[in-house]
Amino acid sequence: MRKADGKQIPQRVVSRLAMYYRVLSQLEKGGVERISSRELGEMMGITPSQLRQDLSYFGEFGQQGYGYKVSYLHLEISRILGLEKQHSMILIGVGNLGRAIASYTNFRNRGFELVGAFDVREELIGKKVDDIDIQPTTELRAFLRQNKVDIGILTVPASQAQQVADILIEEGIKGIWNFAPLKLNVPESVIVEHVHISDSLYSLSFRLHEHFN
Amino acid sequence: MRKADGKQIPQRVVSRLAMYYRVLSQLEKGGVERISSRELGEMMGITPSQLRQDLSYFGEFGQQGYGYKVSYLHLEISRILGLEKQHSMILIGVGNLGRAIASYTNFRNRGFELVGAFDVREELIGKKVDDIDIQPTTELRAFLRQNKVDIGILTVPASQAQQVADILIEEGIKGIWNFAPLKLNVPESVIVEHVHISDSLYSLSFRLHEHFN
DNA sequence: TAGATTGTTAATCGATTAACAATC
DNA sequence: TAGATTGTTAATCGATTAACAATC
Repeated sequence: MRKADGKQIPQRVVSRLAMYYRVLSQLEKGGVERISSRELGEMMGITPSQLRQDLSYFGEFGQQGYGYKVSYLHLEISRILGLEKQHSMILIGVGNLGRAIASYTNFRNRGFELVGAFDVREELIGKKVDDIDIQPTTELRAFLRQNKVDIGILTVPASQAQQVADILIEEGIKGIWNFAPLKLNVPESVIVEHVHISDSLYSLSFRLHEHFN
Repeated sequence: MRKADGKQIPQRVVSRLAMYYRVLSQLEKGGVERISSRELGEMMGITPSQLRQDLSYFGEFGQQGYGYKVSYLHLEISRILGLEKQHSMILIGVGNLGRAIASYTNFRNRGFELVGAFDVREELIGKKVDDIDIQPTTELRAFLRQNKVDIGILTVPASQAQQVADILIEEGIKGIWNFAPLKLNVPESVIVEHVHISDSLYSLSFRLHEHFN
């Protein structure tokens, strides 16, 4: 019996789902056909219980005595994550980080398409990133009004991030993928995913000292 | 009475500590002198209880009826995180992402110094990243033997990451800051911090659909 | 069939929040 | 002093793990 769908899915579960997806991609590429929760859990350092518990939020994907069919589970998780849908994205801030993200081809393969790129720096205007023309940020609002954009990738300096986010929000963006190291102020209807690059280095620093001093 | 120090600090607490550090930096720059756990918590969307609970792992930093002195708490947290120490880092993989990280000047300001950079691509050898000469990856092992390196920044493709990590480990690296989307196999003595860029986009995708469908 | 392994319920563990005495 | 706010203990909440009947 599947769970009634009113349930709120914990963020921890969603993060692990993304990890399962990644590992299953590798297994499938490697030609593995079936796998048990025990084996799969072992590869990722989690318990079989947790894996089965996580999946049970969404349905039944395995078979007693057999385990999971890799390709089927992979497909189902991609559906759960919404990766079979098409997403349009724009990039605001075409520095090294912006370029790195825009040119990560796996995203395009998974239905995330870059449709616009913006920067305030004069010298970048008219150049391209990942085949997309870089426009001045002053054009951002007009662009959003004329094009359907699902996700804004924020790779501007922290000092400009909120200001840009406000434009995105006013023009009805659905999600913001934020790389600036600050908490954005957004209404509840906008989904923000924050990549904590610098926080992560601080964590590493802490654990180095915890360990060696 | 401070806690006896045998305690293992939960990873969640360390992550929040990094966030407190970041917010306190901003407050200090903004000239704020004192702040209560209620106010600080509100800025970050956590409860005052949690903030005080987190700090109590490390000591007493406030004063009843007053709150916390911003500059003092900021300094103490930087000490806890080990940010007043000097760290030497090398970069392996000088693509856009590697460049972005190497040139993020705040790291240098906080005691993280880039001392070497490596790439397999012929055309990059001899060029520079953030004032450091790019060397062929074949020189990596020799470099590690001749220089004290604390942290290796892994920004190579996933397919090469484990192979490079193995060299770092064999030559006694202390920590690895891993940007490749795969779980590295490392001995317990090596600290790995993983930045889950693609997982984060998948999370965003999930939450967009949870919300809008 | 017998063995393996699922999905799910119950038990345990850990993390967050509430409450409050201590005290600036 | 009186009011505010800490540090910490206790209560609550949520997440992880264990156990096991169902079943392939």
